[in-house]
Amino acid sequence: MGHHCCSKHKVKRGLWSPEEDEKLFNYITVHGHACWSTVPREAGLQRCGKSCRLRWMNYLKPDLKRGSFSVEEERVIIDVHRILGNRWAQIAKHLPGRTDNEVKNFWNSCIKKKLIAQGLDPKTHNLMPASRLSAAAAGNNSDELFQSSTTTTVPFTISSLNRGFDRAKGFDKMAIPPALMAPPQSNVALHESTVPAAALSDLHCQDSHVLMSFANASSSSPSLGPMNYAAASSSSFINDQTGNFMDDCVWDGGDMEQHFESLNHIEVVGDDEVVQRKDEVVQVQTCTLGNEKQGLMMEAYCGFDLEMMDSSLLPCGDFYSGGGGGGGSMEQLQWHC
DNA sequence: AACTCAGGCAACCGCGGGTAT
DNA sequence: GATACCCGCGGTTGCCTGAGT
Repeated sequence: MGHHCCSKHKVKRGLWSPEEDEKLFNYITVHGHACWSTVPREAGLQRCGKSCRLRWMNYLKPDLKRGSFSVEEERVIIDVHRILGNRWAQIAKHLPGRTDNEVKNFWNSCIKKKLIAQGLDPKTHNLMPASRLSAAAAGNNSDELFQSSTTTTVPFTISSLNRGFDRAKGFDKMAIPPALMAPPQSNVALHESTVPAAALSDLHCQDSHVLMSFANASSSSPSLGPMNYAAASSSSFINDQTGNFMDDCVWDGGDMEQHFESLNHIEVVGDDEVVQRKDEVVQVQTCTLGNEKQGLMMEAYCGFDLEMMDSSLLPCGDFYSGGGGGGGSMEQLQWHC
């Protein structure tokens, strides 16, 4: 078949020869690539412009880093993928010298398997239910597995009327958006506080509106980092008067404002503070529930790429909902919070 | 040595968005 | 506004290579 852009010409396909590489490299080095469609003709190549562009971007470009991925790069990929999903080009931007194709291949051939081995769903980065784990272990089709897991999990839904909430316990099963569960060293984490890590393991909260799942991957997943998330005080998310989950959660925060303002049910007011923690300047975001500021805190670490967050939150909604059934945008996540 | 198989990688394909006409 | 073209992206395919038998 071939690209429509080159269907009119007789073009060569398949692997590039060293001679072709040299022609393309020399041409681009001298003339640049203002218009890829003219490059093959002017460079004397029997290729289509698309193919030339791909070859240049993925192989010939001088600043490309070759060789295997470092542990740090792997970590970045996992962290960013947790937030962006399969947006390889965006992920690659966080890895100088790496191409989207390279990142994608590395993910599919290596990281994905590692996550599965750790019992994590590579799509959601959440723990897979035991049933699916055993299916994975049995060698079932992993894609079906992921499909199944994403259609049954709604990881970021909080609503009111948590009739079963046990106030004495102080917390119950909260859904923390995976996008906000990134490891402290790179992205955003909830402030670790009074809730013991063990208590957060495999939490589930159900009420008439919502199933919230909270998977504690801290112990099993080095890639996710230790205790990536923690609930804040017991009153977080809970209306003091009723003990119910709040319908309208307000995120306070300066920089975060622009990144949440597109979400229908999130209102952002500015008021954040900057504190020093170890060597990092940490911006503390306080979540306000209803009219009162509650104890939920977020830390936007200094290295966090807010642009990335900006570009990712909405798609993440679709991503996490698996695209099936509910339409899956953040709007539907009832993050009335 | 020959064969099989799985993993890794490079390239292709189709689609969507942006821009020019 | 409609159409054509170009570019960039993500998904997929197919080839190559090395390990295992």
